[in-house]
Amino acid sequence: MNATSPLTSPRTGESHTTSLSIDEQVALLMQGTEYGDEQLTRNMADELRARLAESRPLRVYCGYDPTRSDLHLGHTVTMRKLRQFQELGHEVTFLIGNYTSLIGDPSDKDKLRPLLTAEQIAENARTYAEQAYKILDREKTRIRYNAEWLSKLTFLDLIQMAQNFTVQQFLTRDNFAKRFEKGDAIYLHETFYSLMQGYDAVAMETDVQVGGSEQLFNIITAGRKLQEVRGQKPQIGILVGILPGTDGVVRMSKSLGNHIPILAAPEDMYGKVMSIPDMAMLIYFKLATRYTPPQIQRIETELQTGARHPRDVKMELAREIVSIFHDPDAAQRAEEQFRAVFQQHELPHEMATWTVTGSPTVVDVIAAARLASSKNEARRLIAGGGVSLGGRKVDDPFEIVSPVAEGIVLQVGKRRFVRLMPG
RNA sequence: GGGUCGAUGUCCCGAGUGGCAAAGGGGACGGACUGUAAAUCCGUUGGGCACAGCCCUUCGCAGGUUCGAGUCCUGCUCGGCCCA
Repeated sequence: MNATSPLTSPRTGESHTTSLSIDEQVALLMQGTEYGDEQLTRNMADELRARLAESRPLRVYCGYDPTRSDLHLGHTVTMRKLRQFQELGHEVTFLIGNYTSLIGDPSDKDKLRPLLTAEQIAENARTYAEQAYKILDREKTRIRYNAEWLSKLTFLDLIQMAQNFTVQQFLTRDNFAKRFEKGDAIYLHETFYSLMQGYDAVAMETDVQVGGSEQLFNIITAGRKLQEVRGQKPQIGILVGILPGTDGVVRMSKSLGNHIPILAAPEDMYGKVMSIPDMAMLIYFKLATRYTPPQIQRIETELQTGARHPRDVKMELAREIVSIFHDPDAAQRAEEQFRAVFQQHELPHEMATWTVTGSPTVVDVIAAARLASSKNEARRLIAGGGVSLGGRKVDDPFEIVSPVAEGIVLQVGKRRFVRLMPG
């Protein structure tokens, strides 16, 4: 049983946090943030404290780029933060950057994105928001599109915004500086992205903007400056840290293959969480779970003193994450399967079946059932000792497969199983 | 517009200058060891087959020279840098 009690129940969404003191609220909201600068961190925390003391619902938002639709755990970090604001009674806007996505944020990319049609963006935005409701409170979330105001700006508006910034400011940004030094292209329009994002804050008169730490310039420099120019009180930036992928080091991303899709099946999701290095556990707790600062502090202590085995802590993490995206029962089942398959080396309770017709070789079946991408790969896997049939290692790729009525299990690698049935 | 450099195994970086399915990394995958952790070690990393062998397809695109081209020649596309 989970010894800690999460911030909210995933079932009821009931809030327990309204009784928190302002300092406790600040601690919660600043959890997992990453500013890269001590002074800035203090300033933001102080401003946040002051703004919370105004005792009114703050306008909080985070922008999302609808150029893709399949989210992974890394995308949920800012959503988690938004959820915390919702719990504390603030007004949260989920902003779809349908206009900014025409450019593509240069903050973390160096390749231009393919332009999407309006329909694709709308469809992505819809599935995006749907997945986001695994975290956000649907009732309390406002969805807006920034084309609403950005499409109305004139060239003059753009020039006037641009007057507030210098080329040098952009060149001090790490990603631009590196490219400049390397002689890689920096397109002029890439600098507009910051202005557009900054204008979002102006248009919505935002109190707080949540974003990844790579958004520092867009949020702190561009957003606050533009707000000040317009006579608004500059927003507070809540810059959350980057969630590393399953390798524990590099930022989670689908293209790196180190991601945990939030639509993953419970067993798969559980297994992927278990595969992260121990070093990454705490950051996962901080960025991707409902745990509060005191709860995380306790886990950290337990790990440091050796009071708990790291594996058990990681299992708690896996349970929590599966619970968020599925439910506690699914998490329980996933954990049981994990124990059975990977700790006791038993077969999974459920697996796909494949009907064998004729008398194919093992290689044929592996390729046909798509347990490997080609027959050559299947042969290599067999040569490498990675294939077993009915619990016995296969070493002859030409072995003929003849399944029995109850089904015989073909295993490829550690986690690919299929039950072979006679045709 | 002129000059110059670059584009390599469709994950990335990167050698290669006439015999190449193409060095070396990284990543990924498989195996050993484990806690499906890390670290370490080993192996694999275009496709097909009658599989210690053979065939097909790969080095930006299109032609050409050659018995034979990633490698040489011509044109083109894209990109960097310098000059205008």
